[in-house]
Amino acid sequence: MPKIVDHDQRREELLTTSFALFAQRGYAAVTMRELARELDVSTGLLYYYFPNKEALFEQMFTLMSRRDVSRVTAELDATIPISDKLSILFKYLAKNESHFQNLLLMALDFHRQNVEHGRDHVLQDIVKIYSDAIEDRLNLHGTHFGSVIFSFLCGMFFQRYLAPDISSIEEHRLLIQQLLQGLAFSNPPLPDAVNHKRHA
Amino acid sequence: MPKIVDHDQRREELLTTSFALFAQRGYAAVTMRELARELDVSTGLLYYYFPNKEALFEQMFTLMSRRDVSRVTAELDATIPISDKLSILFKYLAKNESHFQNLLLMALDFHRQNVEHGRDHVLQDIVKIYSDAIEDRLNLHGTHFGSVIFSFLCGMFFQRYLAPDISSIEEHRLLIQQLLQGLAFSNPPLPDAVNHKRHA
Amino acid sequence: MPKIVDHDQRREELLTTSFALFAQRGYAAVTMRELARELDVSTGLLYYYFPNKEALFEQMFTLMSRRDVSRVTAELDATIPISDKLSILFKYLAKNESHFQNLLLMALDFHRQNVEHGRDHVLQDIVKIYSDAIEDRLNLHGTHFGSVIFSFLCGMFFQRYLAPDISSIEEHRLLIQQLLQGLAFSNPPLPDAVNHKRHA
Amino acid sequence: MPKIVDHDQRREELLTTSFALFAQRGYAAVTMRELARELDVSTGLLYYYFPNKEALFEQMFTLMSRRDVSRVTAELDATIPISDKLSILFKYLAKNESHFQNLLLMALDFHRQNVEHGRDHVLQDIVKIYSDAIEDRLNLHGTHFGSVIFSFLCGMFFQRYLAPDISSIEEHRLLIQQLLQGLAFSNPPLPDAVNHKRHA
DNA sequence: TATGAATGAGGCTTCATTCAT
DNA sequence: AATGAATGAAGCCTCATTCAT
Repeated sequence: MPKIVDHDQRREELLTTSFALFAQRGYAAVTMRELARELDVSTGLLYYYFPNKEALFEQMFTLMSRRDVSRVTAELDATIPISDKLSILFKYLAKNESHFQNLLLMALDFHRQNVEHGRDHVLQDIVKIYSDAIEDRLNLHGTHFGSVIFSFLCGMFFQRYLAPDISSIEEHRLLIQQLLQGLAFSNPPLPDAVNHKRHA
Repeated sequence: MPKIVDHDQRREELLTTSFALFAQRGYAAVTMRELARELDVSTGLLYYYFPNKEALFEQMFTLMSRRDVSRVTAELDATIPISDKLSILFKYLAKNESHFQNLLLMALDFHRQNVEHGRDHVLQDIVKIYSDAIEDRLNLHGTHFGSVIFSFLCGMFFQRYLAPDISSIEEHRLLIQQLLQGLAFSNPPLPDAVNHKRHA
Repeated sequence: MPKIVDHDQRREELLTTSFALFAQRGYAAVTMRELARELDVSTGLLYYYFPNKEALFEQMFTLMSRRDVSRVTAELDATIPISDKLSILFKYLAKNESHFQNLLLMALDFHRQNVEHGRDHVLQDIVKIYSDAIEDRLNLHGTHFGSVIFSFLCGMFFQRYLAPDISSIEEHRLLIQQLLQGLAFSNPPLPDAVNHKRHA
Repeated sequence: MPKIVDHDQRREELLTTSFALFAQRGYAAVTMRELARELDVSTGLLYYYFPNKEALFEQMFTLMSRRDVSRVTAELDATIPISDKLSILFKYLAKNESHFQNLLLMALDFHRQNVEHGRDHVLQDIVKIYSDAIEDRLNLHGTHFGSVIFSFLCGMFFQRYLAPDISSIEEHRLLIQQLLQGLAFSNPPLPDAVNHKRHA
């Protein structure tokens, strides 16, 4: 009888614990030895569960991204009145700001690693999932604005990562709110495709 | 004195030529030997002009960023009617999209390199310069929205870097336009500091 | 006692199946994990039956060599007329050429492994057995030429392994035939040292 | 002014010095660190002159082989009477036996390394060069026996590597002599296939 | 100024072997 | 008997940096 270990479960456990280190230091700066030490295993074990550093990182990133999407969308439960959603969302984003910044950085690391290998569909998928979730939860069905608002949130995390003192999360929230109200009031319904430009 | 001029001139020349390679491949992926080969000099010479790789990269990034700000603001000459500025800006951004994406990536590389060394004021400065320029050129004086719109533009480049097919630059422009119009129509002038949320 | 038989039988079974892999890829290139997978057992089991990789390989090589000698000598049954033996032998060698080449390579691997451990008598024995068998089957009793012809056959396999297109097996056979005829007919007695039994 | 070093010359110097270690221990057993230590340089330098271990080994082998062919053929100067050549050759082979054995072993290492990479023409060439040289120096022009005798010599080295006490170099020489005399005297021409051009 | 040979610490990875079950 | 997770020493290789010229 072998030691009873569910292979996949153990793998995910390793990935989950890896996240912190990669997030903190970036893909390139984390060495396998260091990672092993952090996980309290041998370097050999890492290669028992993963073919190489790149694959480990990718699996970790994919796993964490998917988990995150679930968490965020759960936060914006469909029953919450639309008017409260924005502040709930931003409260959540503010509380986990550095986590999202890490995710962002890792997405870039991931992309650099993968453009050459043609495995970038993973990121496409994740961006799509987030964008759709935003459209769904903020009642923007069919507007294509989900992805644009997603851009905006990414930009916010990005800028505040580089220069945290230039603008606040609250300021970003206000602008989005402004925008959504504008969209809502526009009397003539938004034209298909993109729409806009209504004004009385 | 003339010596110094020559020296600095040569230094800037090397930095300018370095940009392409760093932009294309990222800080970590570029080796000093490769860089030297690209610049058609010896590795030894690089260390004659720069104390190390990090410093070279930082000088290059700073130089290129400053040049870029000038170029962008020049594009939005003060004499252009405000109504045209947005489309001119976006036309310019679209034309140089991959350049700005590279700049973004290099900013991150730069930041990672420098948080530990307390030299991150460089980035703060650059973000500030861009944000102010936006406020100035888009008539948003005193709103603090310049940095938020800067976020938005960063986010756009960022998202389109990761997943170019999810949303277009045009869609981003439309949303910004929408937003600016909303801001303009809001009857009671925006309160100082951050302001807003007035009317109905 | 029955236990022992089972144990040994299983051991030989594992060794026999191991041969193919080692022959194909060489001692160094075969990993224990790979071997285990091929044998459809766990790595742990290999270490239950053999103290280490080296021992496993040695046992395998010894077993297979002995089996082979039997097979070759059987091929040259004593009842076959001497004039036919050579062509029968070469037909056999030609048919199993790559097998013999593998054996040759493994002999070298084996030797490299064992010179340092003083266990090289195994190879001495095997060479002796082959040489004697040749002398016996080709009527060269007492000439010491058995080992020389063995050299020649090894050389043939060796050269054709490195450069198969330079010379054919048939060409080698013809030279041996020529040689044997020469020995049989040589009127002037061979000088001492080698000599013997050439009869008027 | 750079340190004056002829790149190719230095490369060959490193290769030449490498030979001893590889010959003694075999490709797989020599580590780059060990090799560097032996050559009294850093590991980094090895990778400055050679892209990797495999390439280093291959270049070394090719260089040494070519040098060797020259040396052997020089030994059998065309002016030496044919009757003496065999004993001169064998005296030379005997004196450098372990060197040739090493070359043989390295040829096998080389081959294993290269079959998969389709670079095995190198060995073909070397075998051909040796075979042709033998035919030329032993007056066997047009017989195709050069390569067969080359086989024989390889076999001799091979067998005496594995089991030095079974047969002597002298015994091998006698058999070759016998064979050559047979070829010279054989009145009835050899059957087609092999044939050719001796008899008055 | 300029070269490029030389260094060596350290990165990723492999693999024989052990051990808890 | 048998499993396969786990270990860790050691291999190949990279690359920022230095230094003799």
